[in-house]
Parts: sequence; structure tokens; C-alpha cells
Amino acid sequence: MTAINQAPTLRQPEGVPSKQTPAGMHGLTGTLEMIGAPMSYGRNEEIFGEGEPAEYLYKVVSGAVRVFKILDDGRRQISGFHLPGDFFGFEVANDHSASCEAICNATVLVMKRSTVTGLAKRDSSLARKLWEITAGELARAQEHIVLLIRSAEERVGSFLTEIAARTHATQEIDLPMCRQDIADHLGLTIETVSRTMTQFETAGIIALPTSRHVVLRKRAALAHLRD
Amino acid sequence: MTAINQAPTLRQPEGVPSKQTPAGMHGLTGTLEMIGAPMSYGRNEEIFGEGEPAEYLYKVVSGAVRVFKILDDGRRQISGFHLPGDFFGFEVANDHSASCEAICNATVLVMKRSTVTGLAKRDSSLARKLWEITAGELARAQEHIVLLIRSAEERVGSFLTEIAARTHATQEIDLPMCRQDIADHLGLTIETVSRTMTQFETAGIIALPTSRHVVLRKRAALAHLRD
DNA sequence: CGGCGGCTTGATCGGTCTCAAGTACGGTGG
DNA sequence: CCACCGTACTTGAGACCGATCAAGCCGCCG
Repeated sequence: MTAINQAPTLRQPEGVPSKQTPAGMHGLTGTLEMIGAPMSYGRNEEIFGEGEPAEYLYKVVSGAVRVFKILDDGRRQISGFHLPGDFFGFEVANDHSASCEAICNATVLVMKRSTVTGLAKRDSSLARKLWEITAGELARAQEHIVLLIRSAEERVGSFLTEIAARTHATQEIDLPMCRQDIADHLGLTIETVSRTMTQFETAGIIALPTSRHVVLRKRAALAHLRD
Repeated sequence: MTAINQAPTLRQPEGVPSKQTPAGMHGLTGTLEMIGAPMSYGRNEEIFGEGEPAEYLYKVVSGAVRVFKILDDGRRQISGFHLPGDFFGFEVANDHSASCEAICNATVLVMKRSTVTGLAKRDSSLARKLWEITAGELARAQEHIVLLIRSAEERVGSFLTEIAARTHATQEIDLPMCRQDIADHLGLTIETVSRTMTQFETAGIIALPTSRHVVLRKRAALAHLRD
């Protein structure tokens, strides 16, 4: 626990509110941000732990976080990475079903859960938005299931494609997470992830100026890998 | 399509409503069943298809159904089996994200989605219940992800344990689904499923009087398999 | 310069898939 | 009642992919 951990400042988050919510987004982005407080977390700092009461809902402002479970055999399954703009930590149950850590220094908007669910009781569009966020998580989980039954090549290829799409990158992506994080997300070993990346580079599908910086040379090839 | 397919009778389902909803169940079971109509489906009959408009919500009364996607390489991923009492076909989006078929002859309660979401706008406890059902699906999907990164032995063992729990079976279970269904659910081949079952039988963990009838001899051993 | 964490590469092992028969069971028709 | 058939399931042999074990390399920071 070497990280800086600012106490939430109970005012509007700086910077963010200037971007006003576009109409048609059900107003959640606006509403929730109003009641949120920005918090900073250092690299590898815990944001919440599995089994803890889920007091807050979160939205990434900058940086990246990983949500994971530690299995009884000691392995770690990273259920997802969350990037700027993503909500996370939404629970219907009272406790968090997974743990969450900052991957790198990260700023996160923190909203009190009781406030949000209280508002949702009176505002059916907000209630629906909460449902939609959970349904979005479900869709992502199901995509992930489909990914896990495929070959290592396809898993790594899809991962790169997904990160590129979610960061709105056209050509180059900077991976915030290490190889072990990727491996624990894709259900592979660090060696297999590394080998597969090298293989993509050899095939001219990507370039790797540094291990964290990926240049997508043939995006179509990445997306259409067969096993 | 050889199956019997009764048109929905737009009256209260027979038999079911006599069981009144116990207090504290948020009233959904009661409310939704009131607006539901029972439908019968034959073995392998389609209940809805991926991409179709999600007009209805469903609840299994008897029998069993499988929800699945066909992948672009032709493989089939069964995201889940639904047994009596289970809801399925819940979507936030307008279209079904997966297909659904009856595994055996099955009776299903069918509720009009627009009616339900209309009610949810005015009834926050119903809105919350819809959210809870989706969150339950999410939790199940995440459990499944954890399962998919484990060994074949563990997958089959957990599958048997899960079915036993969900059918409230203490000792013996009747599998409604064939080996291929199990394989497509667990991300294995039919041969591996079969071999693993045989292996459990040889080890005295289960008995297999017939291929669909499983006697659990050592439930603890099934649940605690290591890879 | 030394050390360390993160990453890559190599050699070998093992689990699961693939391909290929073989078996059990239920239904159908003679 | 039995012969036949099709479907579901089991079993076997071999190939292959990814895990494991083990070095080595790179970049960064003290």
C-alpha cells in the first residue's frame, strides 16, 4: 500500500462536467457524475475487495482498473479491464463479488450506492440505466465465454482488437496492463501470451516497438483468426 | 419441426397461480405469472432465435431448455440450461442475443415484454426484480468463466454438482440433455465428456445405471476436484 | 555498474482434440 | 417376436496445442 489515496472531495469532479451529457443518454451520465467524487489510486492499489460491502459505484475517469477473483487454487481470473468512461463495481447484491485494483495510476469517480438506488426508486429511467449497465456487463461476460473456448491465437487477437476498439485507437495501442494481467484475463499463461504476440509480429500482423506498445498492421487478420 | 406448438391462451396459466407468491419475493413471481400464458414446446423445438425481436420473457414450468449461440466457425456455445422455475429470454436490448430451444418436451410461461417493462416504469420493486434477474445471469456467466479455465474433470464435476443443486437432488439426477449439449456447454468435446464420466464411475465417484441417470456417490469428491 | 521486474525464448510434458471403430438402446416394420 | 435401423454413447490410438520448467534478455532505476 504505497499509493496515494486522496479522500473523496465532496464536490463536482473537476474537468469532467464541462463535457455535458449528450441528449438521449438517459441522463445517467450527467446525473451520476453530479453525485460522484473523484478519487485517485496508485498502481496496484486496491479499490475494493471481494466480499466487502458494495458501498459505492465507480466510473473510470483516467487510467485503467482490473476486476478479478482469486480462485481457490490460487489462480487469478481477471473478469475485465475498465478504461476511461467505463462504469464498474455495480452490484445488486450487497457485497462485491470480485476485487478491483488500479492497473496504473488512475482517477475514478465514486458514487454512493445508496444515493443512486434511492434516486432509482423515483426515477424509472435511472433504474433502467442501472439495468442496462448490468446487462452490458452480462453481454461482455458472454462474449468472454465465447472467447475462452477458442484458441490462444484467437484470444490474444480478439483482446488486441477489443482494446483498440474501446480506446478508439485506429492504429496504435498502449497497453496499460502487463502480460500476466492479459494472461489471467484470457485464461492463458504469460508464456503463451508472449509467444502469440511474437508470432503476430513475425507474421507482420502487428509491430511491437516496445512490449506495451502495439501497432496494428493488419486489423482484419487479427479479427478473423481461425483455430 | 415435428413438435406440438400450442398457441398461447391469453388467460391465467392453469395450476400455477394457486401457489401464491410468498411475501418478500418482491411480488415478481406473482405479478409476472399473472400476465403469463403457458406454451408447450416439443423436443428440439425453437423457442426464439438469435437476432429476433425479444417480444416475450419466459419462465420454465416443466422440462428444460438450452440457450445458445452458433459461432462463425460453426461451433455451438450453450450459455446455459434452464430448469423449472428459471426465468430466461430477458433482454434489455430489443433483440435476442442468443437462440433457445426445448431440450425435451417443455412447458414455458410466456409473458409479454412490453407489459412487463410498462409495469416496471411505475413499480420500482418490479424494476429492481428485473435488474436482479439480469444480475443473477451475470453472476452465473462469471461462474461459468471461472469454470472454463479449469480442467475437463473439474468442468464435468462442477456441472453435475450444479445440476444436482438446481434440481434439489440429493443423490440421483436425470440429465435432460445429451452429451453433445453438455460438451457444448462446458467447452469440451463429446468424447472428453464421455471419458470423464466413465472415469468418475471407475473411481466410484458416481454410478451410471443409464447414460442419462447419474447417481452421486461422493459429492464432496466431485466438488473438490483439482487440476 | 549491478540488480530486479517484466518479457521472451527454448525444450519437454501432458491433457484434450481428432479421427475412427465399436457398443447399447429404442423404435419400426416384417 | 425378432431383424433391422438410427441415434446416442463409449472406447481406442495418435496428433497437437498450450502448460510447465528453465534460461536468457531487455530496460530501468538505484
